[in-house]
Amino acid sequence: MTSRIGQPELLKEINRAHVFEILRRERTISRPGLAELTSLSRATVSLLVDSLLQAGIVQEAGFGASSGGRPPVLLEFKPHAVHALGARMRDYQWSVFLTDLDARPLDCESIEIRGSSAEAAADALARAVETLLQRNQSQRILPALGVGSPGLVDMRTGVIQSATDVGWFEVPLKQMLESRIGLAVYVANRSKVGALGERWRGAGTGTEDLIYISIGTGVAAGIIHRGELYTGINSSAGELGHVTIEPHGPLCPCGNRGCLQQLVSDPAIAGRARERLRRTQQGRLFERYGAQPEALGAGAVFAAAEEGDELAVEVLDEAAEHLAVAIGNLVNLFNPEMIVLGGQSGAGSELFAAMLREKVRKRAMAYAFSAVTITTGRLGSDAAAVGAAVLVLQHAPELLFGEQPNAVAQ
Amino acid sequence: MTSRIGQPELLKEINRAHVFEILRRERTISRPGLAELTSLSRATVSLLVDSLLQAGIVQEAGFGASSGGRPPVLLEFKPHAVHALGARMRDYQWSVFLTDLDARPLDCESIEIRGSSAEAAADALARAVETLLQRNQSQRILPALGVGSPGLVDMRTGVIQSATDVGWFEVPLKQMLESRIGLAVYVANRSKVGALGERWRGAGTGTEDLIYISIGTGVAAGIIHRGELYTGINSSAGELGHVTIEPHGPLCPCGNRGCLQQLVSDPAIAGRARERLRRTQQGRLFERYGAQPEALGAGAVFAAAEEGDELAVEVLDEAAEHLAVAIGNLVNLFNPEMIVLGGQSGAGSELFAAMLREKVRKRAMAYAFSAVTITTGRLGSDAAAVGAAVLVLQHAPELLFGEQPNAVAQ
DNA sequence: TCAACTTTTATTATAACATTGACAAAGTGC
DNA sequence: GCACTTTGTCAATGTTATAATAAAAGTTGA
Repeated sequence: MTSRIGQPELLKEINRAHVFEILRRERTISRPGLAELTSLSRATVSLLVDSLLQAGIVQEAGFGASSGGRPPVLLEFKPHAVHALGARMRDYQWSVFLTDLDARPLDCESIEIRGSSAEAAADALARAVETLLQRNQSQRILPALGVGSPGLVDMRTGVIQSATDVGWFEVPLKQMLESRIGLAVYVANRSKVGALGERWRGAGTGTEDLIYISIGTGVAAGIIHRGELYTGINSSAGELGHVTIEPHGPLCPCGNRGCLQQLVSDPAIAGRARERLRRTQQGRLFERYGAQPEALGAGAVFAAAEEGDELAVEVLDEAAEHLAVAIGNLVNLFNPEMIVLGGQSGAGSELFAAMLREKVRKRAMAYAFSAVTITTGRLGSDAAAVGAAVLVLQHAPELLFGEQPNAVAQ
Repeated sequence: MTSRIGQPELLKEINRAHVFEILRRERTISRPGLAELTSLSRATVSLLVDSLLQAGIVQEAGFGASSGGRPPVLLEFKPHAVHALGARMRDYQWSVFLTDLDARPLDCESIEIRGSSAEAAADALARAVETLLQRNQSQRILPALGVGSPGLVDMRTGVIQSATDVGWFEVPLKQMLESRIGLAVYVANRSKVGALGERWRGAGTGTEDLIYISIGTGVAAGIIHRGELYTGINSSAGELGHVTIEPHGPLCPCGNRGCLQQLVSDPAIAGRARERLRRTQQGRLFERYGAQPEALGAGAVFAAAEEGDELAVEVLDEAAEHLAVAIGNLVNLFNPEMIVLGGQSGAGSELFAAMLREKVRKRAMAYAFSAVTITTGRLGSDAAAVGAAVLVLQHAPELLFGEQPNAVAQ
């Protein structure tokens, strides 16, 4: 945590990153255009652009329109010049994405984890990365891997403190992976990287303060503040699933009562729906699942609600009521610009978002609510893997222009 | 929000601020000592120290012990070299503090506001500042005023969006004050600056991630993340008072149900105590307030609980139960290093903090809870005014070494 | 006591960076 | 065709940090 000291190269780093960001955003722009947007001199911009040209990240592309003098040379951002790796784990399966500099997925390799040990998971991931690298030998790839892992992850050390659903405790995943593959590894919780993904390529592009909520087996949030992940002192900020919604509600394995996760999550939603099925004994869902209620999952409830099934809508309305309490609290406490809803089975649907908007309006303070947009994720289940690649892309300038510029794998 | 560009002076600014911070923390240190702590070269440190000597912020003070060679010249931080102004409003009264560079209060001027209009408040504050400046003519004072105001304040514009308890809406306080006194004005919400105060001079010294909770007429939180105020997109982050604790609880003027503020606040605590007095008709509190229950305030409840009064303890236990839900949520969501309790009437007492610790332990996740210290504020009602001065002190380097170094009032 | 060694301080030279101003190149517009 | 504008680059300049050096001031040990 030693804040960077002011050495002369720091200036170049800051300015180059600035120029890089603008190029990525604007896609094509002239040197004078960059000078104006950065408020750097034209000479400085020329120098910085030279290093970007050298790195192959931009290229000259014809001339722009003259504004009464010599027409400017246009510079074009080359997103495919360098690629990044991001991996996500779900249901004992890794998916590793290869993305371009915009975090756009280009290739993907998935692999099942044999066994439930962390060793097996690390082995599998190493193999998948290996395969993906083999298949893309011709590409320049940043020598790092971002990982979206389940559980509580200490981002500084890359140690998984606990991931209850897979039964891992104190797993030094970063270290395990770095010794298997020759890449720097950045590990973070799935929901946290999901937030990064939606911010870079999804619903939150252009937003600096957003909260991503992922609903699946559990519920968790990834918080982005001023464009950066909000981690807290322990990297455990954003544990939305264990926020208390009903102080006297049902007991949670965590020891608390009335945790959001016990009320709103795929199992909770499916459970409520099954319960109602037993009581009402009618409707479309009953026709399909009455015989084998255990087959009814949250996905089916969301799907039925989309088709107007009354029971399903009621179940979701109830869930939305609880979730709205939590989101209202988030709005009051974090005052975000945007809330992005994501999830595997339908929690990221517009139907659900619309329900939530109305209910959150009643819960949150008007002033904070007026500033927030509640919307659905655009990346679906890719959010985490894309975001994992973003963990790498955030370090792109260092990796590209750092001490050993030859460290880029190829 | 235009992020600073990398010009050569930026380096000096960064490094000087770094040296300044270390001097403030260490009080007395040699040049080589600074060089080691900053990892700057000795030559650079000498240059930077020269500018601090010139500004009068440090002075040479004898020699240190030799470690086998020429003994070093010791440098001493001079907290009284320059002073800062911070004001806080409460109960239609301003208190303006003059503090040193450590935010330690040296002088204070209080003034009642005649009438309830914002104009009257601005006039009164301008007069109080004037008086304080007159009385301290011989001092160097930074040409700025920090203000801790009630209500929702947009920190960028200095406009009070709404302060319901004093009936202000859309009040451009920053502008009103700047036109009355010739100083730059920084405005923020009372609880937010309270957090700054406790971090600089109170319970949170040395902490980078803390949440200050102030309990009075209402409840609000000030959040500090990586040493800086967390404001949110609208400067309205930290509205803890309107977090939902009981989804079906009592209606709040804000429109929501079960807001924390309706359950835990001075009026709520006093109200619950009065209610119980009517029912039980006995005990020490009844002896004193049975005849005129309307005279019973929250302060009396806290005082009685300290003396072991059963009824008072029960009332506070109930309040703590509710507050623990909110604090547990804060711990899960923000994962702070410390939570500081403050309040006018006893919410910042060790008795109450002890109650909360036990209850929060049951609510929050173990991993996040293990990282947090729940403690009482050390500044009491001074927290906000001290923190308001901190708003100025945060800008001290710019104010001292900025474009017009002569702008310092004297 | 004196010489060898250390540490501190100041000074000078050097390197990295951004800016300025000049100037040629390449257009526009009357 | 000529005056004017914009663009791209280069050399000169100023700022900052660092490295090297020398002088100053003390310690240590024979």
